[in-house]
Amino acid sequence: MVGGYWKMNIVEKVKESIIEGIKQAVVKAGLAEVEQIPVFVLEVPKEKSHGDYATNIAMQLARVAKKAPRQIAEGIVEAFDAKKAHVAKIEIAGPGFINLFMDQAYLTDVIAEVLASGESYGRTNFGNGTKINVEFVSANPTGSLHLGHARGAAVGDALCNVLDMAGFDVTREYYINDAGNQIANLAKSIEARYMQALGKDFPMPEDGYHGQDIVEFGQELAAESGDKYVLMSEEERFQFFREYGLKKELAKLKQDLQDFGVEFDVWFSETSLYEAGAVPEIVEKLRECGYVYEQDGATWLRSTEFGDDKDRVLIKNDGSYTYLTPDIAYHENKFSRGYDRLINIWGADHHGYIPRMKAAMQSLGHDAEQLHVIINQMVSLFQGGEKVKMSKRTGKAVTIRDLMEEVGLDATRYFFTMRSSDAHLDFDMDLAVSQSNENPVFYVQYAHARMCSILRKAEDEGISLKDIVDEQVDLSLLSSEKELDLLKKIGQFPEEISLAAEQYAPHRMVRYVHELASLFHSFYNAAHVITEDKALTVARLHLVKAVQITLGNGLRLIGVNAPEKM
RNA sequence: GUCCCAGUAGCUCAGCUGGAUAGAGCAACGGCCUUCUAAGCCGUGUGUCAGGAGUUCGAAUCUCUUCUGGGACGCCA
Repeated sequence: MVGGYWKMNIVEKVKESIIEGIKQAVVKAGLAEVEQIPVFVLEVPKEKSHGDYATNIAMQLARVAKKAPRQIAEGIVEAFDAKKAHVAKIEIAGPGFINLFMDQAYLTDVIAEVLASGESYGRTNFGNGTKINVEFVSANPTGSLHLGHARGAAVGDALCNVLDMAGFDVTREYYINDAGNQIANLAKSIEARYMQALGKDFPMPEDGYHGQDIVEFGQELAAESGDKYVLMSEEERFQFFREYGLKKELAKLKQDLQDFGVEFDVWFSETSLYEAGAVPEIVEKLRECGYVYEQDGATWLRSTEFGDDKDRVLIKNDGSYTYLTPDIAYHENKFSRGYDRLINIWGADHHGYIPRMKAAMQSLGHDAEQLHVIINQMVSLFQGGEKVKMSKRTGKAVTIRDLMEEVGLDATRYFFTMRSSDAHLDFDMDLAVSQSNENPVFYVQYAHARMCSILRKAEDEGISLKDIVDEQVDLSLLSSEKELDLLKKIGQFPEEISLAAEQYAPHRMVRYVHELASLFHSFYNAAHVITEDKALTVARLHLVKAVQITLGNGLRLIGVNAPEKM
């Protein structure tokens, strides 16, 4: 239990009791001993006619029990205590599936849970307090965040929300690459733009940053301080531009991310590793572990020992470190801060980096599984039916801020989170801004707004949500198919969260939220909530309130607002 | 050449630790507003799950292989 506020959801409890009942039935029927029972599935079938739950235990047991699956199923069904597990009807179907049809009266209990839990409804103890560090975005502080970073930010933040809700102890972390060449290039780029702003003919460095932001920095400096920095020594000037650039870029990153709804717990500076001497230390540590050797004037990590394609250079023959070395030190630093698990979210162009980092972690004695890398595939932007071209050289690219301004926060976060990370993402800007039924964001938000509207109207008419234990509220009146479907769906919310956390798959929440909205819209059109029938009205208001809370919680997990009016 | 990701309905994608007749949204067509928001609902059609072979009682899912698209293969970061 985390903090004592988590308890098993009614739907989870019932599912547990079915699993327990099946196991007991297996033993009682003499098919196998408890410890012989193989792994089996108890799932909600795709097909409604296959019941509320179905299990494949009879097939799985065929080998152990040495009988035909259907024969096994018969034995289990006979020995199964249906009443104890809220099962109304039990059938054998197909090759030996056991289909369970529930006595659904228990489902209304979920309403009391949702109302009592409120914003924390859905919280589970799946993660059991495991300390987990999620590092994402980590874009170089040399320019604006663009599409790939935006996807990383949306997916990373949603994943953290899900993990937190599933009972993990989550830290959001951003790694600032403030020590390498790119920062020198940043300083030189600002210098050039500053000089240009003063009307001087000054060339941009070869690998300079051509973003509009850098141009503005130069203009600001020129306007504020005139030729003050021209007069400095070259070294002094470089140091100034370096610090100035870093400060400005970091401030901009933080602001953009904050406006995007993402707040990091830790901003970790690469430079701080050098200052602490952690980089030479990690080389020594790797050497002590026996995976370091010298060749061609360079120092190498024997990463092939752990499945990498080739060994990797740690210290170049000019004595400087490769990018990898401080990064290893950084990951070791994360472990030293007590995390049981590290998650990194990277763009597809970095996937080749995974084997060497995992190898490095294993060299240091960690399990490969303790580091998990999520690769976000590429994002393509479409506008007017055409793919929007980006140019790195001229710095012409759509930024996270452009998206927020043109598309809005909610649609942007929803669109970036709705696909699995494995899938290339086509971001259709016209669709995202369209206020029509083509746009899935509005569909879900509209459901929420509708519920709020009903609750407002009820309040206006003086109908209040009575305490759930009040005997005047007869929830058994909620018995139509659409009402039961809604109850089932909100009852599955905690399990959905655990699954999304287990699979590191926040896009599951987007699907869930859409499905729940769909069930609600359907219910809304089929039945009126506020009617002359007072008892039914009150019962349905409770249902609406529970669905509204659940949908709101789901939207919050993906960083999308749940509007009360639209 | 090696490695990674993808290839599922007209389009965009779920499903992938093997399970029943492969799903959703959009697009198309036909209905539904005196009613708590029609940004909604109801109904209709769609598939060689890229091709081939194998493992299995059972494969979109696992293995091998071919093809197509994208990405990565630095003593760059």
